[in-house]
Parts: sequence; C-alpha cells; structure tokens
Amino acid sequence: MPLDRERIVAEAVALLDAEGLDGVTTRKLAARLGVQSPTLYWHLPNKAALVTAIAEAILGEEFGEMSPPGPDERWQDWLIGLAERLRRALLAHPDGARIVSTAQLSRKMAAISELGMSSLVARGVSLRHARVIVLTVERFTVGHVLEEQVPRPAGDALKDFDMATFTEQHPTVVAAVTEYFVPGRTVDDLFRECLEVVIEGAKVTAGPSS
Amino acid sequence: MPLDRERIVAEAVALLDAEGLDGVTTRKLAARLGVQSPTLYWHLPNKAALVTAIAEAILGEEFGEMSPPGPDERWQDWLIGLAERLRRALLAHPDGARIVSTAQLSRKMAAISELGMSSLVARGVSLRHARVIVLTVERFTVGHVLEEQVPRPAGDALKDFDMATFTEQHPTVVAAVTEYFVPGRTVDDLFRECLEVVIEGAKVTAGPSS
DNA sequence: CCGTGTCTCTATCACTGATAGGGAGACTCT
DNA sequence: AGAGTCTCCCTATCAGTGATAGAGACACGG
Repeated sequence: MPLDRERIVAEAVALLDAEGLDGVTTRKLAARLGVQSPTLYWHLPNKAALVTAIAEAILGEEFGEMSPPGPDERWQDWLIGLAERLRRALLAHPDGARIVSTAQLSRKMAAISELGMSSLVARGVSLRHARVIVLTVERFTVGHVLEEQVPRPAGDALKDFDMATFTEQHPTVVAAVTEYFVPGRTVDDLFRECLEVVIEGAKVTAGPSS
Repeated sequence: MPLDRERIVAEAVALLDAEGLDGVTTRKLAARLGVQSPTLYWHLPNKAALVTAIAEAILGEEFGEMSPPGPDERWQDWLIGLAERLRRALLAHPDGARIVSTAQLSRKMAAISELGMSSLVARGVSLRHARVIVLTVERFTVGHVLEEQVPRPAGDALKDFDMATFTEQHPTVVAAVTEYFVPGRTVDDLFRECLEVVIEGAKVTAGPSS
C-alpha cells in the first residue's frame, strides 16, 4: 500500500486524537505510517500544510454534504444548526479550534461561508448584512470552542491559585458560574444561549424583510 | 540592575513586536537581556508561564484602569467600548489574540469579565444573561481578531491558488468582500458591524428592563 | 538495456525548551 | 571573624523538533 496524502492526513488525525496537536510531530507521524520522517516532505511542503490538511479533514467530517435551509425553515434556525455543526466538528478532536483557526485559506471554511451567505441572500438579506452575520457566527463559534478547549493547566500551576481571593475579587463571575451550572446544565447549553444572542442580533440586523 | 520578572516580560513583548510569537524563544529573549537562557528558568517555571505573563501585559496596556458605565451611558454602548478596547489590545502586538487565547487563567481577562457582568447586573440584567452576554462579546472579539491576525501564507503557497476557480466556487463570498471594501471602509468597520450584531442580540436577550 | 521519474532512505543541520549542577556574591547567625 | 545559607547566574548537556541534501531502490516507457 503506497503512501499518499490522504493516508498521511488520516493517520495525522489519529495521532492528534491520541496526543493532541503538540504530539503531532513529523517523526511520530512517520513512525505510525511505517516510514522515515523525511519521506513526508515528498508529499507535503511543510508542517503548516499538514495542519491545514488536518483542518480540512476535521471540517470535512461534519460538512461532507451541505444543504441550504429547507423551504419551511427559518434561516435563523438553519444558521443555528450550521453553527452547532461547526462547533461539533471543532470539538470532535483535541485542539480542533486551534487547528482550524491556524489553517490558512481553508476551502472548507470558505465553502461554509459561501453556503451561509448565499442562503441568507436567497432569503432577502442584503449581501452586506449576510456577510456580517455569517462572519459573526463563524468567529464567535471558533472563539467559543477555542476557550472550551483551552488546556487545563498542569496541577502544579494551580498551587498558587487562591480560590478564596479569586472569589473575593470576582464575586459576580463566580456567582454566575455557580448559578449557571446547576445539575443537568452543560457547556452545550451555554454555547446555545450565547449563540442565540448572536442570532437574535442577526435577526434584528437583517432587516424587516425576514 | 538585577533581572526580574517584570523586565523579562517587558523585553519579551519587545521581542514579540520584532519577530512575532514564533520568534520569542528563550535564547533570543535571554540574549536581549544580556543573560544566558537557563537563567530565565529561575524567574519563570516554563515557557507557558511566559506566554501567560505576556498576555497579562498586553491586556494591561489597554485595561490599566477600568471603569463601569457612566450614569447616563447605555450599557450597550459601554459594552461596545469594552469590546473595542479588547480588540485594540489584541491588535497592538503580533499574534496578540493567539497569545491571549492560549493564556491559562488570565487574571486580567477575569477582571474584564467581572467588570462586564457586574455592570450589566447593576443595570438590572439577570446574572445569567449578563454572563451569557459578556462571554459572547469576549469570545466573538477574540475569534474575530484571531482571524484578522492569521499569518499571510508565504508567497509560494499562493502559487497553486487559482483565484478564478475560487471565485467560481464562492461567488457570494467574493462578491461580498469586493462590495464591502469600497475605498475608505476598513476592517475596523467590519468588526464594528459584527459587534453591533452581537450587541443588538444582547439588547433583546437582556430583557425589557433595559 | 537504458534512462527517467517516483518514492523512500540515511545523514545531518540549526534550533528549541528544559534540567543538572557548579560557583560567585551577599546576607545572617553565632 | 567565620560558617552557613540564600539568591542569582553560569556552563554543559539532553532529548526532541522541523527541515534539507543527496544517495539509492524500483518501475515503467523507449
């Protein structure tokens, strides 16, 4: 079985799942493929290209086929679904948001934007507003997942973290999180609520036509 | 003049400005400080701590003193100002958004959240909505600037980028950007418009009290 | 049989973050 | 004064990283 780009990327994703982005090195990846590391450079120009390829693969898992809103579907609801699929794609692998935000010129991301903007335009939203709305949704989603995936600081970094004084200095923040995470409420709900803020704003911004 | 944490971080920011985050290595930083690189490890546990310290410094430049909304100021307008200050802080240095989003347990960021949420609560917004709104604004802003600062791909990476077929496959996207960037309109305006989407949503979400 | 292109190899580079352990100087306690 | 201790910086070195040069195996078309 000859080595090709597709197999490299698939194995890179597997390595990513096992060790995170920092664990994706050319040597480890080559070892998994039963090959020496310089071989990879015949198939890829550099590591940045590999990361971009991983980003495309990650997005491709969730956005294999993409469909515009159905005839009876409000574009707002459809856009919520789009954002949630994007989030799911990013969360499906460690450092997914970091990877996608690092990727340069992602075609998949461009395709998502195209579908989003054209769908809104088809519903009577102006081109300009469509662009603003779709960009806002995309960037918020990436920003949100990025924060969700921030590495838990290693145990010894918490040694000089004094929860008492933190609570004292940030009473509202602490109260808000403790109030928020009643049993059964998860970060999924938090994302959903934040997303609804954006979508509400989009509805208002898009104008009366919708 | 003895070496201390403060001087290290200040020089690290200068190095960041000169070479970007990837240029901030322990050796280059030490050289600038007239010191050997292992010395830094007496003052800092590891590089992640350095990056976090840089993040704090960057945020500190713009958020030295923070003030709640004035008595006659709408919280929406005040929140816009907060987000724009955050963006300015991130844009002030190369990879600013990447650095801040990497930082673990940033006190400065927590302080911003605290101020934001408490200010909204003071205006009658529920604790839960205040949290959702502030998080949305913060994460959108980071996500937006992250995209603004994405490295321009090296020239030879553009060789196999066919603008014609890209335009063919993404007509709406291309039309939107060309329509958007009429002379005089900048990315600042784009951010502002996206931000207004979020703020409009916040206004609706916050409830009738405001 | 002979090139020519495809793919993988070995060997090696310059650099990275990080640790071990030594030593100079200052400060404190007896 | 002398002994011990703490602070701060050093040299030497490690394992690991992305990347390049250049040799060799293999197959396929002439």
